[in-house]
Amino acid sequence: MKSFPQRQAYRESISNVIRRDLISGKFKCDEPMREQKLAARFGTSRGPVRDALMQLTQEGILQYQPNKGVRVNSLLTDEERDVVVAMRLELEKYCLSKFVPTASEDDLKNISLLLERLKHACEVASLPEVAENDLALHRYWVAQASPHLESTWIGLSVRMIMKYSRLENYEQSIAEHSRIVNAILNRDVEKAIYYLGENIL
Amino acid sequence: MKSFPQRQAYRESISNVIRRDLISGKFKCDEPMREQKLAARFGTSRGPVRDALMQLTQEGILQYQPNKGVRVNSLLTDEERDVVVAMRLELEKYCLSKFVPTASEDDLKNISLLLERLKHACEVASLPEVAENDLALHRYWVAQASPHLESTWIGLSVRMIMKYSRLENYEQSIAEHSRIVNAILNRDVEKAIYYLGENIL
DNA sequence: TATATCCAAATTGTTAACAATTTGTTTGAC
DNA sequence: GTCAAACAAATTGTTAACAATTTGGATATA
Repeated sequence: MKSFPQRQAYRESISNVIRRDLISGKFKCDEPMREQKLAARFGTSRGPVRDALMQLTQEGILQYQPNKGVRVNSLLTDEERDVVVAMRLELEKYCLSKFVPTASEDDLKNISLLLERLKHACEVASLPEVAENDLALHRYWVAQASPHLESTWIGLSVRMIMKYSRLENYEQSIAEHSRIVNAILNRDVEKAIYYLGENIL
Repeated sequence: MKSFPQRQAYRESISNVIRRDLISGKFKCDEPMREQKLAARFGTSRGPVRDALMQLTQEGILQYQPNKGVRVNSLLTDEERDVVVAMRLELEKYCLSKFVPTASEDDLKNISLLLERLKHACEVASLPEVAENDLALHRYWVAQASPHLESTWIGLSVRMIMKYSRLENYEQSIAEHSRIVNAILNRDVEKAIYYLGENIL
C-alpha cells in the first residue's frame, strides 16, 4: 500500500504554481506561455500543461488564440475591477452568511490557522505569499459554504488582486482579517460581513 | 487555397454543442460523461473532448473528480441562484452602460438581427433554441463592452438558466427583450438597464 | 447469505510522435 | 535598400498507444 496513492490531478498543482507566478508578476503582460518550457519545468509532457493553461484561460488570467497559444491577458480596467469587486463581495457575503452559523469547531480552528499563516506571511513581508494566504483564507469559507461557486470566486479574486493589490500594506491586511475572523469566531454574521466589505474593495 | 483555412479550435465547437445538450437536459444529473463516446460522436480523439469537458467544468456545469472523469454537476440551490442572478445583473448592467452610448450602427443592426432570431425561435417554440438565442443576444453586448468578463458571464448565465428557466413563457421573453433592444436602439441607457433588471431574475 | 479477495473490463491519465500552423530568416528580383 | 516569395525553425493541434486507476463481477470462505 502506497502512503499517498492519490495521484492528485497534475493540472491542479501545475495551474496553482503558474497562478502564483502570474500574481507575483513573473510574467510580463502579453508574454506568451510556451508549453514546452513549462512542461520541462514541471517535469511532465505538454498534455497536463495544456490543461493547466486552459484552466487559467477560463479563469480569465490568460488569453487563448487558436494556433498561437496563450498569453498573459491584459489587466482589467478600473471600471471592470469595480464590477468584479462588487460581484465578489456579493458572493462572499452570501458565503459568510451561510458559513458562520453552521461552521463546526474544526472549521473555526482551520480559519484561525489560516489567519496565523497570513500573519506570518505578512511579517516576513513576502508579497506572493501574502496574496496566497489571503486567498486561502477567503477561499475556505467560500468552499465550505458553496462548492458550486468556488471556481467562479477564484476567477474574480485572482483578477481583482492582479489589477491592483492593497496587499502591500501588511499591518492593515492583518488588522482587517483579524476583525473578520474574530467576528466569525463569535458567530456574528453582521460584523463579519461588515468587515468583509471593508476588506474587499 | 482552402475556402476556410481557419482550423478553428475544436474545443470551442465541441463544448458549445455539449453545453447546448446540457441546457436542454439531454444528460441526467450526476450522469458521467464518457470521453470515448463523445470522441466517437464528434469524430475526434479524446484530446479535444477532454479540453471541452474541462472548459465546461470550469464554467461550473460539470464536476471533475480525479481518475473518475466528469459528471453533470448538481444544480444551484435557490439561494445560490439568487446570488448568481445578482452577480450577472451587476455584470450586464455595467456592460449595457458601456455598450449603449458607444455602439456602432453595425452593432445596432446585429442586435436587431439577434432579436429577430430569438423571436423566431420563440415562434417555433423550441426551448433549446430559445435558450441559445437568448444567451446569444445578451452575450453580444457583454462581448462588445468587456471581452475580459465574457467567460465569467457565460458561467453565470448558463447555470442560472439551468437551475430554473423562465424561458418557457415565450411571449413574455419576446416582450422583455424587445423592450431592452428598443431602449438600446434609442440609446437610452436608463431604460435598457431597467428592462434588463426585469428580464434577469 | 454475507463478506472479502482477486481478476478482468472499462475508464481515465500521460506520453511521444506526427500533422498543421505560425513565425522568422534568407534569398532573389526590382 | 525594399519588398516579396520561399524556405526553415519553432510552436501548437491531434492522435494513438501505453500506464494507472477505478469498477464490477466471479469466486472462495466463513
